[in-house]
Amino acid sequence: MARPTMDDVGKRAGVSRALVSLVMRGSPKVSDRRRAAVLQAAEELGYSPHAMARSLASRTSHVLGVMVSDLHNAFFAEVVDGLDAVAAEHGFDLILNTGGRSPARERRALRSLLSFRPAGLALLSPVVPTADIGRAAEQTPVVLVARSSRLATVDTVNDDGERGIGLAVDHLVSLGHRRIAHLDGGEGSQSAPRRRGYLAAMAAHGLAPRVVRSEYTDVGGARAVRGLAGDMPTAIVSCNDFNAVGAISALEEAGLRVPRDVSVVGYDNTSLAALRHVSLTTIDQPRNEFGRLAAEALLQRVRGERVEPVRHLLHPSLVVRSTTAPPVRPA
Amino acid sequence: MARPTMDDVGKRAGVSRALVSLVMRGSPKVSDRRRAAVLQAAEELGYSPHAMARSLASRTSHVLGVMVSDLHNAFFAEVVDGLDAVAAEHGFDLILNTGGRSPARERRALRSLLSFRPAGLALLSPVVPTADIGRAAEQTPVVLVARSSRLATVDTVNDDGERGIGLAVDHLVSLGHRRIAHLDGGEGSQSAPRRRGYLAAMAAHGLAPRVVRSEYTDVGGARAVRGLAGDMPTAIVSCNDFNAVGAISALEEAGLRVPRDVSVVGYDNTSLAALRHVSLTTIDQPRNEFGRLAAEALLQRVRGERVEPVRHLLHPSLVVRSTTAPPVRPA
DNA sequence: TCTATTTGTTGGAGCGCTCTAAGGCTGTAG
DNA sequence: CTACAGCCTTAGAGCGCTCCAACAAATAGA
Repeated sequence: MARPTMDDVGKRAGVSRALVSLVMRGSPKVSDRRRAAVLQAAEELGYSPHAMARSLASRTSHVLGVMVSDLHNAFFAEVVDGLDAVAAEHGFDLILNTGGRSPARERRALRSLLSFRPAGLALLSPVVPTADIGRAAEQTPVVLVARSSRLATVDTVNDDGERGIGLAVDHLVSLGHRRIAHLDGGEGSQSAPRRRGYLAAMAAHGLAPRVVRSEYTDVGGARAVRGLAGDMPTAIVSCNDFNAVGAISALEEAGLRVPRDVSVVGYDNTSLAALRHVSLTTIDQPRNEFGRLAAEALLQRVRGERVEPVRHLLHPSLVVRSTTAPPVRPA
Repeated sequence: MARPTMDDVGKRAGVSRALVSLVMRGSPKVSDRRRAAVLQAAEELGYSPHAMARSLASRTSHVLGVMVSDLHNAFFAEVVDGLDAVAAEHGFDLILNTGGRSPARERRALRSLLSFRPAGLALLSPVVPTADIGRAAEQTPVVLVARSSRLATVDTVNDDGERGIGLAVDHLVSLGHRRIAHLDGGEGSQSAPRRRGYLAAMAAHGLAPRVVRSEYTDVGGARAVRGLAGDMPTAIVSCNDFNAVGAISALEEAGLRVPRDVSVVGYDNTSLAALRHVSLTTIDQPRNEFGRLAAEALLQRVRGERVEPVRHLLHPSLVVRSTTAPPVRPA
């Protein structure tokens, strides 16, 4: 199992270790003859450079650290996918850790990631205190995804939730709705800006807002709709797709048809929303793009192209499907 | 940005670098006095060990390489989640790559992972030729997830798809169904064993099989059901949950009720199936467990506890929800 | 008291690589 | 035939750590 080293390759090709190093790094200042000899020897021995030794000697890293709460959540998985795509394009590798939404575990994960002296660090919706993030940012460039921060040393990539919900409200208003309720996400992470966006959009249209406390689950959506009984609005803007689907089933159980009697809009454009059976009008977040932008932000700093922080605020977009329609009797 | 090293810590604590190393590794053969001094100096300097230098010097690795086609797919994301959980428990870190279902890209990803000299390698449903896998296995322990192999040097973790579909058929038969159709997954990856499982189970019950060519999408499921019109079975076993949901909506469009007129069973127990609105009877694959077992298989080899290959064949389980019921008029 | 043992500590070599500075070679000019 | 550019090539130091052998100090046994 003793794998060959540069010395072995050099010996076999009849050159020095340093020359092998130059060839492996694609240096132009190597004669074609030597280069061919080295490459052939490497091939014969099945040699491949040792990334860690290389990183240690060159004092540079081609690794990006990624901390994610859990991959279980499709949102994060797709962000990581985007990160990986950009990283791979530039010859970087990802080292991954999960923090499980616990500050203690996240702190440990952070330490572990930093011990690799990564070229940069992407933290996806972390829950650790800002102080820890600031400390990490002293060691390596840091980008925060789905968490905002005022730290002057870190970049951020976020979805403009306020605007997203605004799109949903505008859409409903343009269909003729005036009595539009919002089922909010309670304490959930992006719930506050979404609620703000709803209130702002309603105010902009001169409509009376109606926020119903709910949560990011289908059960929550169903419960909230049952609470609405007796004074049903003509349209509902849910905090996310799961909540919307729960709301729809409760509406149908109550004998109301969607979108004939009540229109419903979700948020996130999960694979669920796209199902024909569900065909939910919803707000799309460019998840993969989150990852791509995060990776690019890090790479810019790595290359020293930028020192001031960048704050990406991505524009969500409306995806109209079959759960929204004009109200039957305009209010 | 010049981070402190062991020498710095040693100097500050008034001890040698070697002693600092012992403290960092938690060696018992250090006096309490020195240990405290070292720990304090490390704290003051904000020192943390350099994982790569450590790995290089000790000729051991605490890194597991993971190659996944894409994280977009929730199945893989959850497997990675399981891998990470076990890895973290044992102080291992994950280094992640995607292969994008292209042999060329996978080969590149493999090379990149191997360049870190990982303690082990987990390949999730890889498409590279067996020869490449064998070559990787010469360098480090390899475990294959969702791909079987005869290589004596690699471990495998798979779902027993044959048995899973068998559970579905048994369930339907026990409800009284006799005319049970299977919408298969066409060329899809686990489609063949599932089809085999269906045929075997039907034969075991002495029933006439009926396989309808379909695919792993809701559109595919809907189309297949429309093809069934005129000779509708009393029950349908779909190749996966998406297909099942598509089948259900086509059935409802045709004026049939589920499960009153036709029962439907999915496969995978995705989050979709669990939605109240869908509430699909389905077969659960222990996805997280796949990852856990894969990680454990690697760690066993790392620790030298095992040399013979292990072949995990995980038992899927039936999750009964609301889309199956006895047929109205037993055939 | 003196030698064995145990316990704690240290210098130095070396992991596989990069990088700098210096060296060898060619070819052309003097 | 020597000088001086190039252009290749190489020796050697060193990245931050681990590990071994050696040693000093403290303890035990005789």
